[in-house]
Amino acid sequence: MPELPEVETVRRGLAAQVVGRRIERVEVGRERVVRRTSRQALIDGLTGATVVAAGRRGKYLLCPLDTGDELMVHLRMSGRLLVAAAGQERPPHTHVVMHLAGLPAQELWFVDPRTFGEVVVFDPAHVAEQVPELARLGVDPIADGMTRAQFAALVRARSRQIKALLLDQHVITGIGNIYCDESLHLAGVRHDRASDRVTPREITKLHAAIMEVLSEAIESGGSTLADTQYVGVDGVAGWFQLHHRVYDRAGQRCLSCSKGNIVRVDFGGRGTHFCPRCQK
DNA sequence: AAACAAACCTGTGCGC
DNA sequence: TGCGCACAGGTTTGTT
Repeated sequence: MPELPEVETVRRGLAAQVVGRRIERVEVGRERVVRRTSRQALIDGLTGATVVAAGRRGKYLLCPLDTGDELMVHLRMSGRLLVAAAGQERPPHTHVVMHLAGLPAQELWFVDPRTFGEVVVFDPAHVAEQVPELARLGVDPIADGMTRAQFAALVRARSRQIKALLLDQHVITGIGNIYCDESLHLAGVRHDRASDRVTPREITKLHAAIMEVLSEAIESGGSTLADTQYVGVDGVAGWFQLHHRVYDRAGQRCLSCSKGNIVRVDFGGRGTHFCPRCQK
C-alpha cells in the first residue's frame, strides 16, 4: 500500500504525536511481524525507551530511541500505524501495541492484515547485519533532494525498462506503483521505454514529474484507495487519489489529452496504467 | 545484468 | 445469496 508520500505522512504524524514520549509497555500478538528478531527482542528493546525522532528513508520508517537503538517499521502492502486513546477497541490484525506514557493516555498500534510488514528494534552500530537492506537503498527523491543531474545519471547508467528502474528501490527509493504510473504519465513517457534511450528533454520532464507528484501527494496526505486501507496515524484518509490521472482509471478518458482512454496492462506483474495517445 | 515468476498473507470485489 | 477467481499500495528469492 504505502509509498513514499504515505510513509512521509505517517512520519509526520509520529513526529507530532509520538516523538518525545516514553513507551511504558509493549504487547506483541502475531510473532510474524517481528520475525527478523523475536517477540521478546521487540518488547525488551522498546519497553522504557523514549522515541527521540521520526525519520524516513524510502518506505522505511526509522525512529531513534534514547537507548541508542532504533525502531524500524515497514508497512509493506497493508500495514498501518495508528495512535489511539488507551483502552480503545483495537481493530482486527492489531499485532503490536505500544503504551505511551503521559497524558492523554494513548497507544501506538501496528495493524497489518496481510502481515507482510514488520517491526524491529536494532542497534545502529550493527545495522549492516540487522537491517542490511538499508545500506542498499538508492536516492530518496524528497529526503535527499534528488537533482536532475543525479536522476539523469541513474537513468542513463543501464538499459532497463523505465518503469522497472523507477520501481527499483536500490536505484531510487520511495516510488511505488501508483506514483510511478502517475509520474510517467505526467512526463509523457511510456513505462516500457528503454531507460538509456530516454532523451535529455524527457529526463528533465520525468525528473520534474516525479518531484511534483511526490510533493503534491505528500501535501495531500497520500492516496487512500477504495479499500481505505491507508490512513495517517490519526486515522484520517489522504486525498491525492482525487488527483490520480491514470492509476485505477482504466477505460476512462485521459485527463491530459482528453481524447485517449486510459489503458491497463500487466507489466512485470504490476497493473500498469497509461495513455497510449500522450505517452510515447 | 535484466526479465519473469513465485512466494509471503488476507480481504474485497466481480462475474456467474 | 453463494462460490470461485482475480487482484491489491511491497520486497525478496530463484530461474531463465
